[in-house]
Amino acid sequence: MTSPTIPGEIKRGRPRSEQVERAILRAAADILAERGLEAMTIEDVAARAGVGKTSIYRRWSTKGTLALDAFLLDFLQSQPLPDTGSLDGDLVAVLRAWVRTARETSMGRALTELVAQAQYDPDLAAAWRQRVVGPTRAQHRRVFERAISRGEIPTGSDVDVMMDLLFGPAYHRLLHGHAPLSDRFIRRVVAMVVAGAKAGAAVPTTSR
Amino acid sequence: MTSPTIPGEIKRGRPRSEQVERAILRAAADILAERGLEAMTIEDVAARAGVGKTSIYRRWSTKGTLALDAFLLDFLQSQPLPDTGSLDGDLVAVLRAWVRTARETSMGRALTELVAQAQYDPDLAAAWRQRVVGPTRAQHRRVFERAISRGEIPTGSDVDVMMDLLFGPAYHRLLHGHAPLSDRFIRRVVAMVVAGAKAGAAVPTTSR
Amino acid sequence: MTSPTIPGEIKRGRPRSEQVERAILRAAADILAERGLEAMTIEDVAARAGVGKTSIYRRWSTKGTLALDAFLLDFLQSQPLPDTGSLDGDLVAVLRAWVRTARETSMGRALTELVAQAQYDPDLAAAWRQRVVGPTRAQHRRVFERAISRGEIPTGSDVDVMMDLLFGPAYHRLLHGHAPLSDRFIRRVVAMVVAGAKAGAAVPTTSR
Amino acid sequence: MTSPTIPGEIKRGRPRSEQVERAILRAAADILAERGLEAMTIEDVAARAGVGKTSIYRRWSTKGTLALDAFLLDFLQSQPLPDTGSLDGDLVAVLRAWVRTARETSMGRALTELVAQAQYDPDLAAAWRQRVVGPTRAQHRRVFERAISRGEIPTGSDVDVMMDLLFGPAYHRLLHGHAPLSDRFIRRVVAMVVAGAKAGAAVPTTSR
DNA sequence: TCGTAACCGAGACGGTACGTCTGGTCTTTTT
DNA sequence: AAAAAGACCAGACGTACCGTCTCGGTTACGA
Repeated sequence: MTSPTIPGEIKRGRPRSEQVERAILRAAADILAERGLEAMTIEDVAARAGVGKTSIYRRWSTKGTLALDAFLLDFLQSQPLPDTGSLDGDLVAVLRAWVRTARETSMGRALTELVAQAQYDPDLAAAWRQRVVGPTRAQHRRVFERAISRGEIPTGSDVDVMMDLLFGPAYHRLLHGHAPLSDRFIRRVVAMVVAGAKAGAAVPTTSR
Repeated sequence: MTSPTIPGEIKRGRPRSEQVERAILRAAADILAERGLEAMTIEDVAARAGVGKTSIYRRWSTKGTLALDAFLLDFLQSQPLPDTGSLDGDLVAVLRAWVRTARETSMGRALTELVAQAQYDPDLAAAWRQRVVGPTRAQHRRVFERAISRGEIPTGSDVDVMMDLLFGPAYHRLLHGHAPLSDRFIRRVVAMVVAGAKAGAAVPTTSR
Repeated sequence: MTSPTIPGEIKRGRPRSEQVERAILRAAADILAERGLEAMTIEDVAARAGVGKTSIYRRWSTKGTLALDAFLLDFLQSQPLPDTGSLDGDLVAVLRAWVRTARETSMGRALTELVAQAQYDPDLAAAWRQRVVGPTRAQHRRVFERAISRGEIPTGSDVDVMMDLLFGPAYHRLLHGHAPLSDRFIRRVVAMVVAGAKAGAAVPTTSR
Repeated sequence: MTSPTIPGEIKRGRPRSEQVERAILRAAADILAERGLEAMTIEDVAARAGVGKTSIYRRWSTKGTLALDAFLLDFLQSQPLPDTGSLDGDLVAVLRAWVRTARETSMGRALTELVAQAQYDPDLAAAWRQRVVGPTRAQHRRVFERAISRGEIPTGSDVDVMMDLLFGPAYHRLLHGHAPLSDRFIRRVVAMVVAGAKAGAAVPTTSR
């Protein structure tokens, strides 16, 4: 959001309506689900929300950041932090949840389109990193750290690289569409990551 | 290209000028490098190439497929098929070449933007799979198959998944920008893939 | 019209459609008659004419000049060049025709609104002088010159001032609305002008 | 002004600030002189006067009536009631004063633009007639009536028509710009009006 | 002296139209 | 028949103001 509310600032003039904000996000989310980001038009959103275009531009500078906020209404809470007792089980659970969201909900389309849009819009890219990638990775990091503290994988394993090995292939198939996001795919990716980790391939000290 | 020239067809009228085609692709490649895909406009390309818009629409149906052709002028030959004698060495060479192209040449920007555009344009997505993903993966497949025939990794390893594990993380960092495509990153990704493969994690028969 | 057609120019590309031009002028004239110049919107005109906005902007730079062309479709031919045999009779006929147009036709409203608009738009003001004031005055000048050649009024009478004395009061009442454009008013204005002219008040040599 | 202050009304609440009113009129007059009526915006005036838009709308219903009040700060007192002893001399003095105001002061622009605006805004038109045309004509009427009582022109002369003959041509040239408001023009118009009047052309009883 | 009603500045609100830009198509003349 | 040129319809863009409204706060009266 682009709200310029500085904490210690005196508030003057009519305050921005939260109701208007909600109406805009709802309309944006609906259009996003129905017709996708490219077909989503500020004019449409305004009309659907029963709102003037200015009320949108006042809050969001690009349609990408608006779409991001609409996307985030539901996305984050759809990504669980499992605790099955084993790294293997946790990673399968995490990846399955992501794949389900990407393939079976209206957020999937928004997900790919937002990543796409972020390639053109640096503001959106920064917001995406901060508001989606950051929180998600923080959550996944805990999964790996629990495995380390359980002794499942070596201390000093490069968690960042392992997270990229987990989600990179999934995004890869989602964005390129060259192969399916099957459950077998999920299981094999996890198996590879866990095997590599247990072998200590992600521990820098060993020769690298 | 979307050229509708059917091989056994009798050609009538003025034949299409190859010079026009080259001028269009050159103009498109230049604009792509200078200002990116989003700012690239059919009108711009036509003006820059000194060509009518019709001459472009006659050959390409969308700006995505035009950009793809401009991109492919140089891309494929920048991706080598190394033969260092070890899987580890080959994979590092392959990934380094890709990262160099993505980060240090004007093709890098086009690469991300084409992937982005393919999320909206099914024609481009299909062309991308067929003309970029297909050839590239065919080449990488040989690397893994050589390793199998050398006995480095088990027979029956799931090469498709291994390729996704190799390039997925790289695309992931390129597209999200949350972490750098450093050489250390490359080495660790390769180490993990090789370790996982040697451990037989990509061989389906084992329990999975 | 703002058509940039230079006579000796080579014409390239698709020529402008006369049909489009007619449709635009017709739509503009209709809206002008129904709702006036201020309520006339380029968007409305385009929609009513079934034409893109660009096709209007390509031809006219401001809505004033467009309205002027729409107005001129009919105006000039509504202003007669009478020949009753006396200056008095001719002037009454001229003024009556103008008053009828101003008060009883849809052009009346356009007339006042165009004069109004010309106060803000220098292009329109210039066009108005050249395309309305010029031709009209040329016609009226003939009336006075015939009176001079008949010997009704002195040679050397200042025709320009006399024309202003004839039409000035009429525009005055039309624009300010402080008194009616009655037939009695017309007759008295003409009587005053003719009396003054016969008295030689418009001949500069006499003392002035 | 559109102040709804009914005399016998009980006044409750905070009274309107005269200082606010002055600030608004000053800002309006300045903008009017600098950029004209069309460019004058309620938002601009409010910003310049350091005042909320509501404080303007509370006092004036349209920008035309606001501009009229700003115009009237100075206009009326710039129009003198001369007494040279002859009709000819008085009329020349009156007309010269008007022409000077129209051509050499910042009120000139406002004058034409207000007449223009009044063509669209009936409230402004009514106010213009009542607050500008009325007082001005009342003053000029005295000039003619003095000439009648001196015996310069016949009793029963149609003063209204004569005033239109005097100012009509002047407004005509000002608004259409087809000819200059020169001093020679002023003298000839006055000469014609006086000659016509003396010849009794404005006396209805004679045949008309 | 205290309430209350109308004022005040600020700025958000739903709208409308602006003039520009681009998309993809169509219509000319020229090659 | 293909080419360059450029007109065509369509419609979104982001901006500017409109006239209204809602805030927090001020001012002066009259109960």
